[in-house]
Amino acid sequence: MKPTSVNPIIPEIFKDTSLSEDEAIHVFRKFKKVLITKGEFLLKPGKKVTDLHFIQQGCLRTYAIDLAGKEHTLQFAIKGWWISDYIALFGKTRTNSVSYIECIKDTTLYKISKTDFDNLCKDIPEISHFHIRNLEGAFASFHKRILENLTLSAKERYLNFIRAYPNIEQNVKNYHIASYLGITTESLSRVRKEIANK
Amino acid sequence: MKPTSVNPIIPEIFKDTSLSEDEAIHVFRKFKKVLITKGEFLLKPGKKVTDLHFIQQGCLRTYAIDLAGKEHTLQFAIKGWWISDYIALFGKTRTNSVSYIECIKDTTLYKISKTDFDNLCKDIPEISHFHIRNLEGAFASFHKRILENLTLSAKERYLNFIRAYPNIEQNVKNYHIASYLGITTESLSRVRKEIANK
DNA sequence: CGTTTGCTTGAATTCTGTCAAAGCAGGTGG
DNA sequence: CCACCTGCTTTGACAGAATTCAAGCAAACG
Repeated sequence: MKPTSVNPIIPEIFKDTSLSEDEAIHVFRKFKKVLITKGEFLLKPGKKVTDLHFIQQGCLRTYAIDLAGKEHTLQFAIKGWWISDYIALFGKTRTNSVSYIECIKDTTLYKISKTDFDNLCKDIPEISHFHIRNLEGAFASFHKRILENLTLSAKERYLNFIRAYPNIEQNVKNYHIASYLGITTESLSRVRKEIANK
Repeated sequence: MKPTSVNPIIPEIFKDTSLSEDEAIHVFRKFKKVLITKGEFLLKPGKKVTDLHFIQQGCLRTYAIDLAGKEHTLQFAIKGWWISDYIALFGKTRTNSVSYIECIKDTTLYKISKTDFDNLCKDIPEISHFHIRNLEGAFASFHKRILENLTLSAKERYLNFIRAYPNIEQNVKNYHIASYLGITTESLSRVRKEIANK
């Protein structure tokens, strides 16, 4: 798509996807701009999940709380990423949300309903292929994450994390990272100390 | 697709997908039937990964070996599932395989190259949408697995596993399951004992 | 300034992994 | 048909690692 598009956000959302001006306008109509500030929630458990969210600017995280009351971070999302409760939105058995999506830095995002997105995929092959590329990439990342969780120590996982998300560190708290890595904040603190002492 | 199709395997592979007779024939030509027996490998680390595999009958698993020489099972796959090294095949940075795909029960499968599959997606929207449905479902499953790994104890994860894969147990060894759950065979043995004593 | 929030530290505890050995199949060959 | 492998699971004792609980500290914030 040419940079002369009337909807500058569309080429940003659908990177490497060529849409006609008409298509871009049609697609743009399905999105809704949302501003959300630090500390607010995009989603809470028990709610019906209907939307996908593209982050133009900011930072959020998805987490769940277990029976013991502990938080577990499923994913972080920054500029250029999509976020939702994918277990509820993509799962074969449609359930309500099991997760919180918390804004951890003032954020501008564009949301679209899954229904509208599905229709765009049906109507516009380029959108289909875009979605496939994204899903395949995300699928590979999650395989990798599971493999790393199985094979690496807490220390190695932490080092991987700060290497993979070098820019995220300013926004997220250490206890967010700990709950993402599957360890306690105390353990993470000790790991960090160990790394610093070298 | 009507059951009168000349290629009975195609409706089995592309479930809930309506293809014309011509399309089905075109699609069928891209697949290659493979027979593989227990103990053989579909893939080993360091190899170039090019294919997707649809399992018509049988059972396989994907695993990796860490620096300490321990196996870690990434996924099992049975009748009706697809298997590959998705980290290598779908990852943004194209790398060679990091995993073994081992046949743990005599298997009949149909393979197709990723290139051919991509072309089918481009040519036949129905295939695109099929692929999206599959990826979305698989993506949700992996989110769920990560969340369960973070929130549940080894015992609960094991109970979930045998509930989720009731038919798999005849084929897979306990040490396969242990390496899937991220615990040692000894720990799994103790968990099983605990469960039996109730 | 006082309070809150997040990070660190220490000591006790619990859990899981490690190592070594024994038990228990199922399969093979004598 | 039996004895012997071989591969897998179980068990116990021990060591090590991570969690828990409790306290202290520093920076941020109203």
